[in-house]
Amino acid sequence: MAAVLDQDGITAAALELISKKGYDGLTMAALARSLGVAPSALYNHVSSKDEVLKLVEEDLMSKVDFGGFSTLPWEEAVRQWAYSYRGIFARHTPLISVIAVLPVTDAPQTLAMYEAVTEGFLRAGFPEKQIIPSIVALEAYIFGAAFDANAPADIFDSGRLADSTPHFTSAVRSLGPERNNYPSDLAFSMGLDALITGLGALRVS
Amino acid sequence: MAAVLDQDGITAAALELISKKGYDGLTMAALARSLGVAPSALYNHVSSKDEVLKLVEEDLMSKVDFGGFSTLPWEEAVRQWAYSYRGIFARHTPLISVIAVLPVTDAPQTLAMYEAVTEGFLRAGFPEKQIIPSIVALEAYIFGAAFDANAPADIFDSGRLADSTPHFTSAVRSLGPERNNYPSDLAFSMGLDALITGLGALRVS
DNA sequence: CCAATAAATGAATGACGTTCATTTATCTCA
DNA sequence: TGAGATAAATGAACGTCATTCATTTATTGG
Repeated sequence: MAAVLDQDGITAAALELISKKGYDGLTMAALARSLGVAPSALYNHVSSKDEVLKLVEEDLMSKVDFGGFSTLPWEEAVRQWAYSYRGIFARHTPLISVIAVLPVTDAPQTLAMYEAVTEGFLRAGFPEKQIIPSIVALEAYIFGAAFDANAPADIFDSGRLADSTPHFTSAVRSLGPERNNYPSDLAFSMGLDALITGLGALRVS
Repeated sequence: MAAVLDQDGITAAALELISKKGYDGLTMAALARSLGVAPSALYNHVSSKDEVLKLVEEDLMSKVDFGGFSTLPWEEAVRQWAYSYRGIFARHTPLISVIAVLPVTDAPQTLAMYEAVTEGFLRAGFPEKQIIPSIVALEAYIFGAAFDANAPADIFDSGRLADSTPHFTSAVRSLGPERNNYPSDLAFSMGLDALITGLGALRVS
């Protein structure tokens, strides 16, 4: 039969659906409809919805910019990588719980990223044993920050309980006259600097 | 009618169900069954399953140990807090996406924690404007690390693609003779030290 | 003691992911 | 050319969920 479907097409359609309707809109039925096909047809090319999510994840991973590790100083490369990584997954937080548990064996794009990052760390003079834990720590921070980037601006509005939390409320207000000023970007920058400085100190040369 | 149910009872039952069957096992039907009640009865006390999750989240927050902020040096207090926080939510990662978006207005326990942590930062000499971003950065790291703690031991097994990722594969192997040695705890400790050092440098006194 | 109210029931609904027997189109090879 | 073999799409059906709602049941306050 004329192959209307394949994994690449499914992945592309899933990404478009996600960008238009969000992850709630990503159902097998909607995905099939956007491809002009019956839902059950998808299962000839994909074993489950979870596999669709894995395909999307791999596609996104290939868009993370780790190029700096072969051209920039380590600090700059990490910064560029981290910003790119967070930026992409901030709009795909439902995938984070998938990534965190997905063995790299099945994820060539992810593996390629790790290889490049590892090379960058080696070139910067990190002892081999420190590299993986450092990457894991940075990734944890990036994933957490991706969630954070979606927090509503008024998340720290203490509301009716402001009186019982004076120090916290004052600290929130100190960030600006507007109450709703969630410092996600500032926080990301500060924490990333701290991590880069702290981890960077592990280098030997 | 005799009130068989209330929010505290529902929360406790939900927590027990989660610990026994995991988050997949937490369905409104199962929750009702464990309380000896029809599923629809729950909706007299709770507006949705999401509210159940919020109740659970608040309960867990009250178990996070932030006591060190009034008794220990700042570095120690942060460490104790972070370990406790990660330890609890590592077994409740499905809640992380809820927390990250939940305004503190509705979450008195969370607010109480923030107040105590803020006080600790003030006492340690942090400028007021740096405190919230620092907490946000630490929390991001903690949440990401909680996901990480659930990674399978062989997550970094590059498998068939080992040849094309020599540096990464070697770095993974350097962690130990056993291949399956995911350094989640080591990574958490390293990253936390880096953050504590880096953020600690923001103190003025 | 009656009326108001809070709470529990059970049946029904609408998504959703997934399965499966069946049909349809294309490819291979004699 | 024609006959399997095969890959792919279909539509009906299932089971699981969360959620709603009309109804019933028990309790409480005046």
